[in-house]
Amino acid sequence: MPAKNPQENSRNAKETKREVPLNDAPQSAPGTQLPKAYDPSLIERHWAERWVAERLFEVPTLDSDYHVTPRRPLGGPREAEKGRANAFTILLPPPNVTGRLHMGHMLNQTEMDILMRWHRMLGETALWVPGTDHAGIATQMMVERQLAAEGTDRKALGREAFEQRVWDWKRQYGSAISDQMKRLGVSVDWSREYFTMDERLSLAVKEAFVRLWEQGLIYRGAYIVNWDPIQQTAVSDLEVTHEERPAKLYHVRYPFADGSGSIVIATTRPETMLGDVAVAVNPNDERYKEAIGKLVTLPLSAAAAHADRNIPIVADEWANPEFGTGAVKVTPAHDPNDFAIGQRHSLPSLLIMDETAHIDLPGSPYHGLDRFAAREKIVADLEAAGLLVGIHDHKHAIALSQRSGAVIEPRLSMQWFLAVNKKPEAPNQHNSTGAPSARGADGGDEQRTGAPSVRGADGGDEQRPGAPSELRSGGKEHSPGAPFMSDRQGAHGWDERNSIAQNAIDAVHQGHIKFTPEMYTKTYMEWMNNIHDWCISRQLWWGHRIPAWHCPACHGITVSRDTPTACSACGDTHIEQSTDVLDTWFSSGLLPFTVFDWPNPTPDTGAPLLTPALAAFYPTSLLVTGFDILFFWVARMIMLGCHFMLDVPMPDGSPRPLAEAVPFREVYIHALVRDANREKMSKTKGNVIDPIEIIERFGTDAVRFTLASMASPGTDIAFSEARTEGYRAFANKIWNAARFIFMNIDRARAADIEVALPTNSAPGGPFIERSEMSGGQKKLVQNDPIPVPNDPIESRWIVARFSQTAAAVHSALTAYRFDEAASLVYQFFWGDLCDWYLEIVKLRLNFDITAEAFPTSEDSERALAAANTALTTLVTVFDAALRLLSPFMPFLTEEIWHALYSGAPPAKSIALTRYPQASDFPADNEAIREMSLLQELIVTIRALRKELGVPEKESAPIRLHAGPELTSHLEFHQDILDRLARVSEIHISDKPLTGANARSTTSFDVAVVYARKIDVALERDRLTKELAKLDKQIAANEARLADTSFTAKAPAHIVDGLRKQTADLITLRDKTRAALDSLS
RNA sequence: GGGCGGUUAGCUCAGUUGGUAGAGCGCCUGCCUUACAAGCAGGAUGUCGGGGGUUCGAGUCCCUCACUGCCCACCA
Repeated sequence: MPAKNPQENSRNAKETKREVPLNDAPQSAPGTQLPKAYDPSLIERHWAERWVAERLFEVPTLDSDYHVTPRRPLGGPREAEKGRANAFTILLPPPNVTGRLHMGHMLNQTEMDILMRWHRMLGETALWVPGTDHAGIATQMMVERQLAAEGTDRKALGREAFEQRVWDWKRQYGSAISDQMKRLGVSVDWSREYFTMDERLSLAVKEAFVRLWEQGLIYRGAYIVNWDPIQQTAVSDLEVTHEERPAKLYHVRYPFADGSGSIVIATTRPETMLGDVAVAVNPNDERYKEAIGKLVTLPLSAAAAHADRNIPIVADEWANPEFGTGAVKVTPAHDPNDFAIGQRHSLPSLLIMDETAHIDLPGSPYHGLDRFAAREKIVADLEAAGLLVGIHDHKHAIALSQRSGAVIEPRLSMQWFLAVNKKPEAPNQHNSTGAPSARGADGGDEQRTGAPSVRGADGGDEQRPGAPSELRSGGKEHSPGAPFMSDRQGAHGWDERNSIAQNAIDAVHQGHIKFTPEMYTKTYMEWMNNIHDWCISRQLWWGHRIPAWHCPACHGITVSRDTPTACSACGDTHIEQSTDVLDTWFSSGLLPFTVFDWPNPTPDTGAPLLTPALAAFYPTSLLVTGFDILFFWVARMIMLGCHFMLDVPMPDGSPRPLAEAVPFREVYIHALVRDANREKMSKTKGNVIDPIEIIERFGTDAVRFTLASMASPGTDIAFSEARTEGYRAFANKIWNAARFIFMNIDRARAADIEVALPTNSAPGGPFIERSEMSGGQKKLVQNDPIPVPNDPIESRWIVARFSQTAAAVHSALTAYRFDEAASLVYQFFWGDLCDWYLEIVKLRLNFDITAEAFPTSEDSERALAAANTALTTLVTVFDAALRLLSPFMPFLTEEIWHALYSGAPPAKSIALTRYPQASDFPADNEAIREMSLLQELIVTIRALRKELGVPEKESAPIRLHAGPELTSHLEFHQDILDRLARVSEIHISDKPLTGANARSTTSFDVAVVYARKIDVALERDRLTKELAKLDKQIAANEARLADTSFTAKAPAHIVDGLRKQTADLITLRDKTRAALDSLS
């Protein structure tokens, strides 16, 4: 619990009484609504709940989405058709249902939310689909831990009870992460929230599996896989991490069976030697030429098998003469390379370990030993037998299970694979009622097309068609509104179809998917070009069960959408469903289309695959994610999305081109969030930052802003609390600016002035017209820019600065530069609006008309009119600035925006207003130039006064020597100078000013008239230093200007710029020297 | 073994076609200036990791070295 200071406590006490005025009833005095200090805890929860309750961000699928008129620009090629006009769609990467929100989620979701809110405010149909993932291994582990605490385990429970237990767990805790997301204010469509094990999604997963099977892309076979002995399941290559560890290399003597000598092999894993079936040497290795073909007696094999086992010496290129002894033992069942050698030499495979990596050789002295204990015993026994030649230190990259940390045991086992490099075959005839289809019964081996996991088991080099076939010859036309094609044979002929990997390559290569940062394109391509078949089966209990049934009688496999009653091969009724479940990433890889109702839930009615939701929202616009799941998820979505969606016709009935089959058009990949010391956050290190805890201390808005401002592409984020503190201060700043404005609105109303709040009918009005809150098409209202012809300089300037800022924010967001966008808004709000504009506008906000200050009624009326105009500009700009900020700080801006409209806002939420555009406001460069001169003058005077020791409250006259640009407007700026720099009088001087109380810039000399108290020594130091700097720079500039190659080759504007700069520097140098001289 | 990043102020980081370096925090000084002390005003701070090259000109492009992080990989 962070300690609260007393001030906060008293504030809280006050706040709790505050009624939150919603848009129910107009309030008359907005100024009274905002408490004195910004306290996010008082506003955020309220709005978070309200946004959900109001269903603000729901985007229903409309019937009309089905019938989209194709758009064909005259004369041009057919454009990619987008179902719902202006749709901007994002699929939220589903967090694990077991998960708790971490900083990575928060960064990810903040970025997406900024983009969603931005696009929504641009008038697009912004749909963001949330959901959670069942996360097979992670969830199963979690519940197993729970069981362990209760002194039981899943096996004792049994499969069904265990599954039930997980569901209970899910029902109880599964909403935790969604609740946390709501706390972040994510503007997702909660009505579309899914869970990957939902019935509908489960059906889709099954459908996808069956289709792939029918297309010959799924096969079952015995291969070496990465076996996790703790989880007791196969895991994919991606789920394995490697870690360099010191290890031993054992040299073991294998005697020739004929007693003629021996050969010494080198191994890191002596415990597997009981599974050896050969020794391999390189055919070109002179040392062993003679030995090839001989038999060796496998040491210790008598103990294991009650008789000596003799194994051959084979020649294989894989054996490296440089390594170890040049001879390697071959254990096909426990090593991927050895498996490959075994395949090449038709050697048998001997499985000597069970699922828990204990030696499984009944009767042998090693039976039941853990593999590491077995290693020790075997080494000892070898030594005793005099066969251990030596032990050498050896660095070794050891394979670990990412999830459980177990040392991976490569293990021969029967698994299911997805053939990614094979072209799909035309599915066997099959009827839509889902009759079982069957596959051959021979152990599944015959279908190998590309080696899974391991290469080398032939077939891995399946040729990949080079260029994608043209999608369709031009002749075929589909009239709009024609009946949708039947999906079953696919929109494209099967002979035209590419392999899954090839589609995934083409989609990116042809530019249908764009990566940001771009470098990930290369990473992706590299991986996809070297991809192996994907092991999709897991020996878990929690997940989508594989829809395949084994027949004990004939060993046939029946794959079916519906539970079959008999083996499709032999008709035997005693069939059993596979106990395996699918890799979690298989189901999440389907999400971009399954969340949009693929396949149509009623296939037996012949309903088309194209669902209204797919027509409206597929492909999604963007995927925002971390690079850690680039291969796990991003690549799989591309693979599966392209593959399946090619079969789904376009809304106009035409075949879907690859460009429209992609799951998303763009991928934005962000960095990892690390702790302040750049360490990766991990539970074991205990440096995990809990976003909710940070949020409670600083507010969601401040944390969001921190993440956004640090999210520059390509680099990791070292999360810094100091930054967050700063952005909470920023929020407070805005809060107080609002209070200032409300105070003035109150004062204006007290003076009987009607305050003009921005409305739709007003110029520059900020709102999107919506027919209804949900589902209605939004329409942007293009407003005329606000006319500000004769307004005072600060009005013209702030409006112009806003215009610049809006333009810059737009381009920053377009390029996913959240950091730039955030700092632009920050700079505008704090630097421009608060520091300068608000201070100046105070001069105009004169609502308390006293007879003293305004003797005539004309005077007071003019003052009131000026005040009113100023207030209008102030409110208009502030309102626009709130909207500009709202995607970044949705809570704060929502609260203030509602207060601004006194509880009667023109929309239910600021999130439904229009995002400010640069074109809403005039770009007034003149005002910007004029104002910067004025600012420069003010800053110079302030500095000078400070050095002269003029008390802050005391006014002093100045003398000024300046060009016409500054002096011509000076009379209008006197009050500003007075207010911001305490200038009582301005004396214009014809002559340059020097001396201790004068300062010079290239544009002017200014002197503060004040009894000199300056520290002469200090000033001399300062001037001397400055003089040296100027001299140096002038010398450098002059040298360059004297260089004819520079003046000849550099562009004119650079040379001219340098000339002017040098001239300015010389002026300044002369002034500085004069000032220095005058000191002595 | 391959590949990709990073190295800029005390700290955390920006720096988009090469034109001579910025922000926030921190630090120093002075201010309770009626929106805000979570504030205001003023101030100090860099051989842009080292070296070489291209160029009139390099934080920015090329080479090289050093340090550092990450990804991929079947070497017993």
